[in-house]
Amino acid sequence: MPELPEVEVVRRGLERWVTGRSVASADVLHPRAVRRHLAGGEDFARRLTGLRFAAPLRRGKYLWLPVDDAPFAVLAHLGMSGQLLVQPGEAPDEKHLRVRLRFADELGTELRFVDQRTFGGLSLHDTGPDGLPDVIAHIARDPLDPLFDEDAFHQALRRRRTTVKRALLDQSLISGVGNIYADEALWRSRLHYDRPTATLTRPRSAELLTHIRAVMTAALDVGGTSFDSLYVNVNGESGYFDRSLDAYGREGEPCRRCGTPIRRRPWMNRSSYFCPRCQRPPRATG
DNA sequence: CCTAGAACCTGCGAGC
DNA sequence: TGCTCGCAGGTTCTAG
Repeated sequence: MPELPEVEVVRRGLERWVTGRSVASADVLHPRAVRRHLAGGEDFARRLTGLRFAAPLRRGKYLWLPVDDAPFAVLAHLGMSGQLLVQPGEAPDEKHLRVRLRFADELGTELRFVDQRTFGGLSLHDTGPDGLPDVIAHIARDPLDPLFDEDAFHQALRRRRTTVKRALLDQSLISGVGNIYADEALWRSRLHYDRPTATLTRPRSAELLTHIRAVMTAALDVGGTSFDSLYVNVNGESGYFDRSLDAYGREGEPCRRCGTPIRRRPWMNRSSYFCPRCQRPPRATG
């Protein structure tokens, strides 16, 4: 389940293994993987051929490969199960291989987009003056972006008539946070997921943001140790998930602060994990 | 404009 | 053994 830290690990891998390489050919093996490329898979493959990639960039869960000296970029989103792999050309195709890019050099490796559930995909888009692909102009800066506007974030929370976890997952307010890191940050902040955002004081929202950054940085430190290899890989199964989660996936296990069993609640067609003692639900208001 | 909820997709494991 | 069903959840679209 790639969220910001996992996508950043992939970006670093691409930076090392793909920057500066030119595309010799592109194969689209599943049309759904390029559905955001509205002109279709054939157009995608034809336009990519011959392009040379600059260093990859990321905002939230999106990453993109800008094209050298041209105002467009190959945009990637991993969805739920997407992977970008740099593989030897002779490696057997993965079961869920969706797109293959071969390069015009002698390194012998190719870039593969593999995605079991095809929520993710690749597409080619124009980039604006800021270098951002046009279709993600609505995605907010993420909490690790030096230009993230903390004051604007707080004001937006105060203005919204919604609850705090909904707000954290709203990529137009803050990007890169998914279900896992939302639950982790709320646990660290002792906030219940149904707390109305309008009730958050400035110190509380600042504390929440600090915890979001801390949990993401911790995950990045773990996941980031594996990027220095031939294979650019992401699958959400980094060591961080085995050892370090405090709330997510821990139903029935003791809260690491107070020992109360962690609870799971159905929430928005998914789950929220929380400590019923540390994270008290808000009082119902009329 | 704002917010809530459904749809998209496939593999896996539990239960019968 | 083999079937059904719930679950995983980021993004986009639609309804209200």
